[in-house]
Amino acid sequence: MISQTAEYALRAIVFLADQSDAPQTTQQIAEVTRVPAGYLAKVMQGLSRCGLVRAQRGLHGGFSLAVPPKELTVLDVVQAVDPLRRIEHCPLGISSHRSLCPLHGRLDSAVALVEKTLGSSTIADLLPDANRGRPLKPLCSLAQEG
Amino acid sequence: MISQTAEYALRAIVFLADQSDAPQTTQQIAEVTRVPAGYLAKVMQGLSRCGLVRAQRGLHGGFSLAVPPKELTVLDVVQAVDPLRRIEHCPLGISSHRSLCPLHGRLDSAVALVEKTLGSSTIADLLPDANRGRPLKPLCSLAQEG
DNA sequence: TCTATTATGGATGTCAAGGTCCGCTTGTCG
DNA sequence: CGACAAGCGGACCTTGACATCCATAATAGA
Repeated sequence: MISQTAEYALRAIVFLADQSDAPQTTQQIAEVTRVPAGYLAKVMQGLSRCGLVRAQRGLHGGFSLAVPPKELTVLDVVQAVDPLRRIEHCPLGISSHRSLCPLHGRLDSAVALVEKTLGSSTIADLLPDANRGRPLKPLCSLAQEG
Repeated sequence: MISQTAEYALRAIVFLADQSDAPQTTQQIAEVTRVPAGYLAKVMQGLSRCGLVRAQRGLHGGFSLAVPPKELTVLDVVQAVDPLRRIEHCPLGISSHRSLCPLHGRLDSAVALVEKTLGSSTIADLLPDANRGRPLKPLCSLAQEG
């Protein structure tokens, strides 16, 4: 449904959002989110280039969110690392000027629905503060202590 | 979003549904749907094993639908060749007895929505008869003649 | 029965995603 | 300045999806 890379990116972003701007190193993020550190480094590079995250080199460096969690949607993160593609013209026809055939119309509407769903969830919505009264940590991994 | 293989399977199924039970060879299906013939053969095998399609060997053989188009949904086809996976437990936690964390709850609800959308479109819905008044053929490929 | 036709199944090839490694650059701090 | 701590970027490996090819089994028709 969404790629492994997008999953990793989301875990990292949610973790960063929970750390109130204190830079977190790739190692730290990797441990908490259970993402292979070497690969996470690549993913974070991508998020950095897209401007979702700030990178700070050197001692006490690391990554921090570059966008307020309330203004960052799950869709933003997914699109940054592994874009969902709407079906704009039928994969067969050269007839791109026409509307989609019934099949691809349905398929595209499913994609549209996913866009809408993910686009209406901000990262802030996923944080503990937004879920008071529930004993959940923002990431499943953090729940294993209980 | 959905795999190439699922896309191929859907094209083939829609084409077969439009042919009212006359068996179509892999070659015929491949030409109309613009799917690599060799690969389509594999895909059709899968559909056959899942019982969505009947295979007939020998002269005048080929494939035909094994399920009435009105009783076959787009989701059925997708699940047969390349199953959509709901997120049942968080990919991190060993805490599978708990409810999903907020992030994976949202992601799963997106998958659920796709299931619902594709599950409510039957193959019959995609056929020309169901779309009278519109000049569309069931597959985009067939539209290139105009 | 023989032959042409068609699906079947296995071996193999190709390519991009996922993942690892390591040397380089940028930065902090003493 | 030197030493260390981080991210950066390129080379490389692995795996699975997509795709090809061919020998074989099943079937219809002469």
